[in-house]
Amino acid sequence: MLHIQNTLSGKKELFTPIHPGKVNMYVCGMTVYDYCHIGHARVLVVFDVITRYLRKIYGADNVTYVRNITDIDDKIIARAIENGEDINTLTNRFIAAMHEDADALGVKCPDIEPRATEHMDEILQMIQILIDKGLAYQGDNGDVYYQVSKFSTYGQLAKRNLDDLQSGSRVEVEQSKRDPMDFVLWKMAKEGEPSWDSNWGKGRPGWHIECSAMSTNCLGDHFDIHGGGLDLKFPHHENEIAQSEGCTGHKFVNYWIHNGFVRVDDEKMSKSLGNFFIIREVLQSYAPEVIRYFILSSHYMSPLNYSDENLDKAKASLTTLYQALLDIDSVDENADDSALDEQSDYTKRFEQAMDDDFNTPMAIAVLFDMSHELNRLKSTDVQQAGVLAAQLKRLAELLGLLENNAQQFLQGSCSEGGLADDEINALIEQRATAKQEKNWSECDRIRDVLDAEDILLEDTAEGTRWRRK
RNA sequence: GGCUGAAUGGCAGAAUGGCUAUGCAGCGGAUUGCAAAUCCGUGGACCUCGGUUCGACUCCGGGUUCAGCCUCCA
Repeated sequence: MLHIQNTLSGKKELFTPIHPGKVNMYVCGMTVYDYCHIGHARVLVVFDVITRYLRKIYGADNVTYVRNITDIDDKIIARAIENGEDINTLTNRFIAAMHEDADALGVKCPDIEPRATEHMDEILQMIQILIDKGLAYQGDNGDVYYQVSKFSTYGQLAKRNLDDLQSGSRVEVEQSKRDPMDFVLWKMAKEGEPSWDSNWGKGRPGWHIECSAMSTNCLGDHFDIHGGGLDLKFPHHENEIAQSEGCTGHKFVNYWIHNGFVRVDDEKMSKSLGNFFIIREVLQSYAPEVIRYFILSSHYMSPLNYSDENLDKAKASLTTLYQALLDIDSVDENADDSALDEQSDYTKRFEQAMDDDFNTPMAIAVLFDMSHELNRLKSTDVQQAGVLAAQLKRLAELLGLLENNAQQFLQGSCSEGGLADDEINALIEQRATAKQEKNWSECDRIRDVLDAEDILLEDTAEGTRWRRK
Protein backbone atom coordinates (compact mmCIF):
# COMPACT_ATOMS: atom_id res chain seq x y z
CA MET A 1 0.00 0.00 0.00
CA LEU A 2 1.58 3.19 -1.20
CA HIS A 3 1.91 6.01 1.29
CA ILE A 4 2.86 9.53 0.30
CA GLN A 5 4.03 12.44 2.39
CA ASN A 6 1.48 15.07 1.43
CA THR A 7 2.72 18.64 1.77
CA LEU A 8 -0.86 19.83 1.96
CA SER A 9 -1.67 17.92 5.14
CA GLY A 10 1.90 17.66 6.37
CA LYS A 11 1.28 13.97 6.92
CA LYS A 12 2.14 10.66 5.36
CA GLU A 13 -1.10 9.42 3.86
CA LEU A 14 -2.35 6.29 2.19
CA PHE A 15 -2.50 7.04 -1.51
CA THR A 16 -5.96 6.60 -3.01
CA PRO A 17 -6.53 7.75 -6.59
CA ILE A 18 -9.62 9.75 -7.45
CA HIS A 19 -10.56 7.31 -10.20
CA PRO A 20 -9.78 3.81 -8.96
CA GLY A 21 -6.88 2.28 -10.84
CA LYS A 22 -5.89 5.50 -12.58
CA VAL A 23 -3.38 8.14 -11.55
CA ASN A 24 -2.97 11.65 -12.87
CA MET A 25 0.15 13.58 -11.97
CA TYR A 26 1.37 17.03 -12.89
CA VAL A 27 4.88 18.27 -12.21
CA CYS A 28 6.20 21.78 -12.73
CA GLY A 29 8.97 21.57 -15.23
CA MET A 30 11.57 24.00 -16.40
CA THR A 31 11.62 27.57 -17.54
CA VAL A 32 13.67 27.21 -20.67
CA TYR A 33 16.18 30.03 -20.90
CA ASP A 34 19.33 28.17 -19.88
CA TYR A 35 20.83 24.71 -19.42
CA CYS A 36 19.53 22.48 -16.64
CA HIS A 37 21.65 22.14 -13.51
CA ILE A 38 21.84 19.34 -10.95
CA GLY A 39 18.91 20.82 -9.04
CA HIS A 40 16.79 20.37 -12.13
CA ALA A 41 18.23 16.88 -12.54
CA ARG A 42 16.85 16.03 -9.14
CA VAL A 43 13.27 16.93 -10.08
CA LEU A 44 13.61 15.06 -13.35
CA VAL A 45 14.97 11.91 -11.71
CA VAL A 46 12.78 11.95 -8.61
CA PHE A 47 9.54 12.24 -10.51
CA ASP A 48 10.76 9.79 -13.11
CA VAL A 49 11.18 7.22 -10.34
CA ILE A 50 7.82 8.11 -8.83
CA THR A 51 6.22 7.63 -12.23
CA ARG A 52 8.01 4.34 -12.81
CA TYR A 53 6.75 3.05 -9.50
CA LEU A 54 3.21 4.28 -10.06
CA ARG A 55 3.20 2.56 -13.44
CA LYS A 56 4.42 -0.62 -11.79
CA ILE A 57 1.51 -0.50 -9.35
CA TYR A 58 -1.27 0.77 -11.60
CA GLY A 59 -0.06 -0.37 -15.01
CA ALA A 60 1.82 1.67 -17.56
CA ASP A 61 -1.26 2.90 -19.36
CA ASN A 62 -3.12 3.95 -16.24
CA VAL A 63 -0.72 6.65 -15.19
CA THR A 64 -0.71 10.01 -16.92
CA TYR A 65 2.37 12.05 -16.20
CA VAL A 66 2.35 15.69 -17.28
CA ARG A 67 5.44 17.86 -17.00
CA ASN A 68 5.09 21.34 -18.38
CA ILE A 69 7.47 23.75 -20.03
CA THR A 70 7.37 27.45 -19.24
CA ASP A 71 8.34 29.03 -22.52
CA ILE A 72 7.31 32.62 -21.91
CA ASP A 73 8.35 34.78 -18.97
CA ASP A 74 10.51 37.75 -17.99
CA LYS A 75 13.75 35.82 -17.86
CA ILE A 76 13.21 34.31 -21.26
CA ILE A 77 12.49 37.70 -22.76
CA ALA A 78 15.51 39.21 -21.06
CA ARG A 79 17.79 36.41 -22.23
CA ALA A 80 16.53 36.61 -25.79
CA ILE A 81 17.27 40.33 -25.90
CA GLU A 82 20.65 39.78 -24.30
CA ASN A 83 21.52 37.15 -26.92
CA GLY A 84 19.94 39.06 -29.75
CA GLU A 85 18.05 35.84 -30.37
CA ASP A 86 14.46 35.21 -31.33
CA ILE A 87 12.44 33.93 -28.38
CA ASN A 88 11.28 30.77 -30.08
CA THR A 89 14.76 29.95 -31.24
CA LEU A 90 15.99 30.38 -27.70
CA THR A 91 13.32 28.28 -26.05
CA ASN A 92 13.48 25.54 -28.66
CA ARG A 93 17.22 25.36 -28.24
CA PHE A 94 16.96 24.88 -24.49
CA ILE A 95 14.04 22.50 -24.73
CA ALA A 96 16.18 20.31 -26.97
CA ALA A 97 19.05 20.57 -24.51
CA MET A 98 16.78 19.64 -21.62
CA HIS A 99 15.58 16.58 -23.51
CA GLU A 100 19.17 15.53 -24.16
CA ASP A 101 20.02 15.86 -20.48
CA ALA A 102 16.90 13.97 -19.42
CA ASP A 103 17.64 11.18 -21.89
CA ALA A 104 21.19 10.89 -20.67
CA LEU A 105 19.96 10.51 -17.10
CA GLY A 106 17.56 7.76 -18.11
CA VAL A 107 14.55 9.97 -17.46
CA LYS A 108 11.63 8.79 -19.55
CA CYS A 109 9.49 11.27 -21.45
CA PRO A 110 6.35 12.42 -19.68
CA ASP A 111 3.09 11.46 -21.37
CA ILE A 112 2.28 15.08 -22.05
CA GLU A 113 4.66 18.01 -22.12
CA PRO A 114 2.52 21.12 -22.53
CA ARG A 115 4.03 24.50 -23.34
CA ALA A 116 2.54 27.66 -21.89
CA THR A 117 2.38 29.44 -25.22
CA GLU A 118 0.25 26.63 -26.61
CA HIS A 119 -2.41 27.05 -23.94
CA MET A 120 -3.17 30.74 -24.22
CA ASP A 121 -6.90 30.22 -24.74
CA GLU A 122 -7.32 28.28 -21.53
CA ILE A 123 -5.23 30.83 -19.67
CA LEU A 124 -7.40 33.70 -20.92
CA GLN A 125 -10.57 31.81 -20.06
CA MET A 126 -9.41 31.12 -16.57
CA ILE A 127 -8.50 34.74 -15.91
CA GLN A 128 -11.91 35.83 -17.18
CA ILE A 129 -13.65 33.43 -14.82
CA LEU A 130 -11.62 34.75 -11.91
CA ILE A 131 -12.58 38.32 -12.81
CA ASP A 132 -16.23 37.35 -13.22
CA LYS A 133 -16.17 35.72 -9.82
CA GLY A 134 -14.75 38.84 -8.26
CA LEU A 135 -11.46 37.16 -7.37
CA ALA A 136 -9.38 39.18 -9.79
CA TYR A 137 -9.24 42.78 -10.94
CA GLN A 138 -7.44 44.98 -13.41
CA GLY A 139 -5.14 47.52 -11.78
CA ASP A 140 -4.50 51.09 -12.91
CA ASN A 141 -1.45 49.98 -14.86
CA GLY A 142 -3.55 47.53 -16.86
CA ASP A 143 -2.16 44.40 -15.23
CA VAL A 144 -4.68 41.89 -13.95
CA TYR A 145 -4.18 40.71 -10.36
CA TYR A 146 -5.54 37.96 -8.21
CA GLN A 147 -7.04 39.42 -5.06
CA VAL A 148 -5.63 37.12 -2.45
CA SER A 149 -7.82 38.35 0.39
CA LYS A 150 -10.89 37.08 -1.46
CA PHE A 151 -9.66 33.50 -1.25
CA SER A 152 -10.29 32.49 2.33
CA THR A 153 -7.99 29.49 2.50
CA TYR A 154 -4.98 31.27 1.00
CA GLY A 155 -1.84 29.99 2.71
CA GLN A 156 -3.12 26.46 3.28
CA LEU A 157 -0.20 24.83 1.47
CA ALA A 158 2.55 27.06 2.83
CA LYS A 159 0.89 26.90 6.25
CA ARG A 160 0.98 30.63 6.68
CA ASN A 161 -1.70 33.24 6.94
CA LEU A 162 -1.75 36.55 5.13
CA ASP A 163 -0.50 38.47 8.16
CA ASP A 164 2.57 36.24 8.46
CA LEU A 165 3.30 36.66 4.81
CA GLN A 166 2.94 40.39 4.76
CA SER A 167 5.03 41.00 7.82
CA GLY A 168 7.96 39.41 6.05
CA SER A 169 7.47 41.07 2.74
CA ARG A 170 10.75 42.39 1.41
CA VAL A 171 9.66 43.47 -1.98
CA GLU A 172 8.67 46.89 -3.14
CA VAL A 173 4.94 46.96 -3.54
CA GLU A 174 3.53 47.67 -6.95
CA GLN A 175 1.12 50.54 -6.32
CA SER A 176 -1.63 49.36 -8.59
CA LYS A 177 -2.14 46.30 -6.41
CA ARG A 178 -4.91 46.49 -3.83
CA ASP A 179 -2.89 44.33 -1.50
CA PRO A 180 0.84 43.66 -1.48
CA MET A 181 0.25 39.91 -1.67
CA ASP A 182 -1.90 40.09 -4.78
CA PHE A 183 -0.14 38.45 -7.70
CA VAL A 184 -0.24 39.07 -11.39
CA LEU A 185 -2.37 36.99 -13.75
CA TRP A 186 -1.93 39.07 -16.89
CA LYS A 187 0.84 41.49 -17.62
CA MET A 188 0.53 44.35 -20.10
CA ALA A 189 3.07 44.04 -22.87
CA LYS A 190 5.83 46.59 -23.09
CA GLU A 191 7.06 47.90 -26.40
CA GLY A 192 8.65 45.13 -28.47
CA GLU A 193 7.71 42.30 -26.13
CA PRO A 194 5.83 39.27 -27.34
CA SER A 195 2.14 39.57 -26.56
CA TRP A 196 -1.27 38.01 -27.00
CA ASP A 197 -4.58 39.78 -27.39
CA SER A 198 -6.95 39.72 -24.47
CA ASN A 199 -9.99 41.44 -23.03
CA TRP A 200 -7.63 43.56 -20.96
CA GLY A 201 -5.23 44.53 -23.68
CA LYS A 202 -2.17 43.04 -25.30
CA GLY A 203 -0.04 41.19 -22.83
CA ARG A 204 1.19 37.88 -21.52
CA PRO A 205 0.28 35.56 -18.67
CA GLY A 206 1.78 35.47 -15.22
CA TRP A 207 3.73 32.36 -14.37
CA HIS A 208 1.28 30.91 -11.87
CA ILE A 209 -1.78 30.96 -14.11
CA GLU A 210 0.08 29.02 -16.79
CA CYS A 211 0.37 25.97 -14.58
CA SER A 212 -3.23 26.15 -13.42
CA ALA A 213 -4.41 26.29 -17.01
CA MET A 214 -2.08 23.60 -18.34
CA SER A 215 -2.71 21.12 -15.56
CA THR A 216 -6.47 21.55 -15.75
CA ASN A 217 -6.43 21.29 -19.48
CA CYS A 218 -4.38 18.08 -19.46
CA LEU A 219 -5.77 16.33 -16.40
CA GLY A 220 -9.08 17.96 -15.52
CA ASP A 221 -9.87 20.31 -12.67
CA HIS A 222 -9.31 17.74 -9.94
CA PHE A 223 -6.39 15.36 -10.09
CA ASP A 224 -4.27 13.17 -7.86
CA ILE A 225 -0.70 14.39 -7.56
CA HIS A 226 1.02 17.69 -8.14
CA GLY A 227 4.77 17.84 -7.72
CA GLY A 228 7.71 20.13 -8.02
CA GLY A 229 10.73 21.50 -6.19
CA LEU A 230 10.35 22.70 -2.65
CA ASP A 231 10.98 26.26 -3.75
CA LEU A 232 7.75 26.23 -5.71
CA LYS A 233 5.61 25.50 -2.68
CA PHE A 234 5.21 29.19 -2.02
CA PRO A 235 4.10 31.24 -3.79
CA HIS A 236 3.77 29.24 -7.01
CA HIS A 237 1.78 26.26 -5.82
CA GLU A 238 -0.16 28.25 -3.28
CA ASN A 239 -1.23 30.55 -6.08
CA GLU A 240 -2.13 27.65 -8.32
CA ILE A 241 -4.51 26.42 -5.65
CA ALA A 242 -6.04 29.87 -5.28
CA GLN A 243 -6.53 30.17 -9.03
CA SER A 244 -7.83 26.70 -9.75
CA GLU A 245 -10.03 26.34 -6.70
CA GLY A 246 -11.15 29.93 -7.16
CA CYS A 247 -12.34 29.03 -10.64
CA THR A 248 -13.98 25.71 -9.90
CA GLY A 249 -15.08 26.14 -6.33
CA HIS A 250 -13.79 22.70 -5.46
CA LYS A 251 -10.63 20.83 -4.57
CA PHE A 252 -7.78 21.07 -7.06
CA VAL A 253 -5.18 18.47 -6.08
CA ASN A 254 -5.25 15.68 -3.50
CA TYR A 255 -1.53 15.06 -2.93
CA TRP A 256 1.27 17.59 -3.16
CA ILE A 257 4.80 16.24 -3.42
CA HIS A 258 7.85 18.47 -3.06
CA ASN A 259 11.42 17.37 -3.53
CA GLY A 260 14.23 18.88 -1.45
CA PHE A 261 17.07 21.00 -2.73
CA VAL A 262 20.45 20.13 -3.99
CA ARG A 263 23.00 22.04 -1.97
CA VAL A 264 26.55 23.11 -2.46
CA ASP A 265 28.51 23.65 0.76
CA ASP A 266 25.25 23.61 2.69
CA GLU A 267 23.69 26.27 0.54
CA LYS A 268 20.89 25.85 -1.93
CA MET A 269 22.12 25.38 -5.48
CA SER A 270 20.50 28.10 -7.53
CA LYS A 271 20.91 30.36 -10.45
CA SER A 272 20.79 33.47 -8.32
CA LEU A 273 23.55 32.29 -5.99
CA GLY A 274 25.62 31.26 -8.98
CA ASN A 275 26.70 28.03 -7.26
CA PHE A 276 25.12 25.70 -9.77
CA PHE A 277 26.55 22.85 -11.78
CA ILE A 278 25.17 22.24 -15.24
CA ILE A 279 24.19 18.64 -15.96
CA ARG A 280 26.12 18.46 -19.20
CA GLU A 281 29.27 19.68 -17.52
CA VAL A 282 29.05 17.13 -14.76
CA LEU A 283 28.55 14.48 -17.43
CA GLN A 284 32.06 15.24 -18.64
CA SER A 285 33.45 13.72 -15.44
CA TYR A 286 30.78 11.27 -14.32
CA ALA A 287 28.64 8.68 -16.03
CA PRO A 288 24.98 9.67 -16.12
CA GLU A 289 24.02 6.71 -14.00
CA VAL A 290 26.37 7.92 -11.28
CA ILE A 291 24.43 11.18 -11.10
CA ARG A 292 21.20 9.25 -10.99
CA TYR A 293 22.46 6.98 -8.22
CA PHE A 294 23.72 9.99 -6.29
CA ILE A 295 20.28 11.60 -6.47
CA LEU A 296 18.47 8.44 -5.40
CA SER A 297 20.88 7.63 -2.60
CA SER A 298 18.98 9.99 -0.32
CA HIS A 299 15.28 10.41 0.21
CA TYR A 300 13.70 12.84 -2.24
CA MET A 301 12.69 15.27 0.49
CA SER A 302 16.08 15.45 2.21
CA PRO A 303 18.66 18.01 1.28
CA LEU A 304 21.31 16.55 -1.00
CA ASN A 305 24.83 17.89 -0.84
CA TYR A 306 26.54 18.09 -4.18
CA SER A 307 30.28 17.44 -4.10
CA ASP A 308 32.88 15.50 -6.03
CA GLU A 309 33.42 13.40 -2.93
CA ASN A 310 29.79 12.33 -2.86
CA LEU A 311 29.72 11.63 -6.57
CA ASP A 312 32.86 9.54 -6.20
CA LYS A 313 31.14 7.54 -3.50
CA ALA A 314 28.11 7.08 -5.69
CA LYS A 315 30.39 5.78 -8.40
CA ALA A 316 32.09 3.35 -6.03
CA SER A 317 28.74 2.04 -4.82
CA LEU A 318 27.40 1.55 -8.32
CA THR A 319 30.62 -0.21 -9.24
CA THR A 320 30.03 -2.70 -6.46
CA LEU A 321 26.55 -3.41 -7.77
CA TYR A 322 27.75 -3.85 -11.32
CA GLN A 323 30.61 -6.12 -10.23
CA ALA A 324 28.00 -8.53 -8.93
CA LEU A 325 26.30 -8.53 -12.30
CA LEU A 326 29.53 -9.21 -14.16
CA ASP A 327 29.84 -12.56 -15.96
CA ILE A 328 26.17 -13.09 -15.57
CA ASP A 329 24.18 -10.67 -17.69
CA SER A 330 24.14 -13.04 -20.59
CA VAL A 331 23.10 -16.00 -18.50
CA ASP A 332 19.47 -15.78 -17.69
CA GLU A 333 18.19 -12.38 -18.58
CA ASN A 334 14.88 -13.70 -19.90
CA ALA A 335 14.54 -17.06 -18.26
CA ASP A 336 13.48 -15.66 -14.94
CA ASP A 337 10.62 -16.94 -12.93
CA SER A 338 8.53 -13.89 -12.23
CA ALA A 339 6.00 -15.82 -10.18
CA LEU A 340 8.75 -16.71 -7.77
CA ASP A 341 9.97 -13.18 -8.00
CA GLU A 342 6.73 -11.65 -6.79
CA GLN A 343 6.94 -13.66 -3.60
CA SER A 344 10.58 -13.18 -2.95
CA ASP A 345 11.69 -11.54 0.20
CA TYR A 346 13.81 -9.06 -1.72
CA THR A 347 10.92 -7.93 -3.85
CA LYS A 348 8.77 -7.58 -0.79
CA ARG A 349 11.35 -5.52 1.03
CA PHE A 350 12.00 -3.41 -2.02
CA GLU A 351 8.33 -2.68 -2.48
CA GLN A 352 7.84 -1.97 1.19
CA ALA A 353 10.57 0.63 0.93
CA MET A 354 9.05 2.22 -2.15
CA ASP A 355 5.55 2.05 -0.70
CA ASP A 356 6.84 4.08 2.21
CA ASP A 357 6.91 7.42 0.44
CA PHE A 358 9.35 6.27 -2.24
CA ASN A 359 12.18 5.46 0.15
CA THR A 360 14.88 4.94 -2.46
CA PRO A 361 17.85 4.66 -0.05
CA MET A 362 16.13 1.76 1.66
CA ALA A 363 15.28 0.21 -1.70
CA ILE A 364 18.92 0.52 -2.75
CA ALA A 365 19.98 -1.24 0.45
CA VAL A 366 17.90 -4.22 -0.71
CA LEU A 367 19.76 -4.14 -4.01
CA PHE A 368 23.04 -4.43 -2.14
CA ASP A 369 21.78 -7.38 -0.13
CA MET A 370 20.88 -9.04 -3.39
CA SER A 371 24.27 -8.32 -4.87
CA HIS A 372 25.99 -10.05 -1.97
CA GLU A 373 23.89 -13.15 -2.33
CA LEU A 374 24.51 -13.02 -6.03
CA ASN A 375 28.27 -13.00 -5.51
CA ARG A 376 27.98 -16.05 -3.28
CA LEU A 377 25.71 -17.84 -5.71
CA LYS A 378 28.04 -17.25 -8.63
CA SER A 379 30.43 -19.84 -7.26
CA THR A 380 27.85 -22.30 -5.99
CA ASP A 381 24.77 -22.26 -8.20
CA VAL A 382 25.08 -20.53 -11.54
CA GLN A 383 21.47 -21.27 -12.43
CA GLN A 384 20.13 -19.58 -9.33
CA ALA A 385 22.60 -16.76 -9.78
CA GLY A 386 21.08 -16.07 -13.17
CA VAL A 387 17.60 -15.92 -11.72
CA LEU A 388 18.67 -13.64 -8.92
CA ALA A 389 20.57 -11.40 -11.32
CA ALA A 390 17.49 -11.01 -13.46
CA GLN A 391 15.48 -10.16 -10.39
CA LEU A 392 18.06 -7.65 -9.26
CA LYS A 393 17.97 -5.94 -12.62
CA ARG A 394 14.22 -5.89 -12.67
CA LEU A 395 13.99 -4.17 -9.28
CA ALA A 396 16.78 -1.77 -10.13
CA GLU A 397 14.97 -0.85 -13.30
CA LEU A 398 12.22 0.70 -11.19
CA LEU A 399 14.87 3.15 -10.07
CA GLY A 400 16.31 3.43 -13.57
CA LEU A 401 19.52 1.81 -12.34
CA LEU A 402 21.63 -1.11 -13.58
CA GLU A 403 20.14 -0.80 -17.02
CA ASN A 404 23.55 -0.72 -18.65
CA ASN A 405 25.67 -3.70 -19.54
CA ALA A 406 27.89 -4.39 -16.53
CA GLN A 407 31.11 -4.66 -18.47
CA GLN A 408 30.39 -1.53 -20.43
CA PHE A 409 29.64 0.42 -17.30
CA LEU A 410 32.78 -0.77 -15.55
CA GLN A 411 35.06 -0.22 -18.49
CA GLY A 412 33.55 3.14 -19.28
CA SER A 413 34.68 4.86 -22.40
CA CYS A 414 38.06 6.04 -23.48
CA SER A 415 38.72 9.60 -22.42
CA GLU A 416 40.74 11.96 -24.56
CA GLY A 417 44.39 10.96 -24.68
CA GLY A 418 43.66 7.80 -22.73
CA LEU A 419 44.35 4.24 -23.78
CA ALA A 420 41.91 2.73 -26.26
CA ASP A 421 40.34 -0.61 -25.53
CA ASP A 422 42.47 -2.53 -28.02
CA GLU A 423 45.65 -1.00 -26.65
CA ILE A 424 44.60 -2.14 -23.22
CA ASN A 425 43.81 -5.61 -24.47
CA ALA A 426 47.15 -5.81 -26.21
CA LEU A 427 48.97 -5.01 -22.98
CA ILE A 428 46.90 -7.57 -21.15
CA GLU A 429 47.92 -10.15 -23.78
CA GLN A 430 51.57 -9.31 -23.19
CA ARG A 431 51.04 -9.67 -19.50
CA ALA A 432 49.34 -13.04 -19.95
CA THR A 433 52.43 -14.31 -21.73
CA ALA A 434 54.66 -13.00 -18.99
CA LYS A 435 52.33 -14.62 -16.52
CA GLN A 436 52.67 -18.00 -18.13
CA GLU A 437 56.42 -17.62 -17.89
CA LYS A 438 55.97 -16.60 -14.28
CA ASN A 439 57.79 -13.42 -15.07
CA TRP A 440 56.20 -11.56 -12.21
CA SER A 441 58.20 -8.40 -12.49
CA GLU A 442 57.09 -7.96 -16.09
CA CYS A 443 53.51 -8.69 -15.04
CA ASP A 444 53.67 -6.01 -12.39
CA ARG A 445 55.33 -3.56 -14.70
CA ILE A 446 52.51 -3.85 -17.21
CA ARG A 447 49.96 -3.57 -14.48
CA ASP A 448 51.64 -0.41 -13.24
CA VAL A 449 51.65 1.04 -16.74
CA LEU A 450 47.91 0.44 -16.98
CA ASP A 451 47.34 1.70 -13.48
CA ALA A 452 49.00 4.97 -14.42
CA GLU A 453 46.37 5.23 -17.15
CA ASP A 454 43.64 4.60 -14.57
CA ILE A 455 43.06 1.06 -15.73
CA LEU A 456 42.56 -1.52 -13.00
CA LEU A 457 43.21 -5.20 -13.60
CA GLU A 458 41.53 -8.14 -11.98
CA ASP A 459 42.91 -11.64 -12.48
CA THR A 460 40.18 -14.25 -12.39
CA ALA A 461 40.06 -17.96 -13.07
CA GLU A 462 38.74 -17.17 -16.54
CA GLY A 463 41.48 -14.69 -17.27
CA THR A 464 42.25 -11.06 -16.66
CA ARG A 465 39.62 -8.40 -16.88
CA TRP A 466 39.91 -4.68 -16.58
CA ARG A 467 37.96 -1.54 -15.77
CA ARG A 468 38.52 2.16 -15.80
CA LYS A 469 38.88 3.91 -12.45
C1' G B 1 10.94 39.43 12.47
C1' G B 2 7.25 35.37 10.95
C1' C B 3 6.71 30.45 9.15
C1' U B 4 8.56 25.44 7.70
C1' G B 5 11.93 21.56 8.08
C1' A B 6 16.55 19.32 9.78
C1' A B 7 20.31 17.59 13.52
C1' U B 8 22.55 9.71 13.34
C1' G B 9 29.23 6.31 13.44
C1' G B 10 35.46 9.15 9.59
C1' C B 11 31.97 10.43 5.36
C1' A B 12 27.12 9.54 2.90
C1' G B 13 22.41 7.91 4.45
C1' A B 14 17.74 4.88 6.30
C1' A B 15 14.64 2.59 9.81
C1' U B 16 12.86 1.78 14.65
C1' G B 17 9.87 2.75 21.70
C1' G B 18 13.55 -2.77 23.79
C1' C B 19 16.56 -6.63 18.52
C1' U B 20 22.22 -5.97 12.15
C1' A B 21 20.29 -0.64 8.13
C1' U B 22 22.93 -0.02 3.71
C1' G B 23 27.10 2.15 0.94
C1' C B 24 32.13 4.33 0.88
C1' A B 25 36.47 4.33 3.86
C1' G B 26 39.14 1.30 8.19
C1' C B 27 40.72 -3.23 10.62
C1' G B 28 41.40 -8.94 10.84
C1' G B 29 40.95 -13.48 8.00
C1' A B 30 40.10 -16.55 3.43
C1' U B 31 41.54 -16.24 -1.69
C1' U B 32 45.78 -14.42 -5.00
C1' G B 33 52.71 -15.14 -7.44
C1' C B 34 51.63 -10.13 -5.47
C1' A B 35 47.36 -7.31 -6.23
C1' A B 36 42.35 -6.36 -7.59
C1' A B 37 37.53 -8.26 -7.17
C1' U B 38 34.79 -11.42 -3.99
C1' C B 39 33.56 -13.98 0.53
C1' C B 40 33.72 -14.40 6.10
C1' G B 41 34.32 -11.49 10.44
C1' U B 42 34.92 -6.68 13.04
C1' G B 43 35.38 -1.56 15.55
C1' G B 44 32.59 2.96 15.49
C1' A B 45 26.58 6.96 16.14
C1' C B 46 22.24 8.73 17.44
C1' C B 47 23.09 18.02 18.90
C1' U B 48 21.77 19.53 24.18
C1' C B 49 18.71 19.80 28.66
C1' G B 50 14.34 18.16 30.96
C1' G B 51 9.77 15.00 30.86
C1' U B 52 6.63 10.50 29.72
C1' U B 53 7.90 5.10 30.06
C1' C B 54 9.83 -0.95 33.06
C1' G B 55 12.75 0.86 28.86
C1' A B 56 13.84 6.37 24.12
C1' C B 57 18.28 7.76 19.06
C1' U B 58 12.97 6.83 18.36
C1' C B 59 7.22 10.12 21.85
C1' C B 60 6.49 15.28 24.42
C1' G B 61 8.53 20.21 25.95
C1' G B 62 12.66 23.95 26.29
C1' G B 63 17.44 25.25 24.22
C1' U B 64 21.42 25.36 20.51
C1' U B 65 22.96 25.03 15.54
C1' C B 66 21.90 24.57 10.34
C1' A B 67 18.94 25.01 5.97
C1' G B 68 14.72 26.82 3.28
C1' C B 69 10.51 30.08 2.41
C1' C B 70 8.21 35.05 3.17
C1' U B 71 11.23 38.21 -4.34
C1' C B 72 12.62 34.92 -9.50
C1' C B 73 13.86 29.77 -8.53
C1' A B 74 13.39 22.63 -9.39
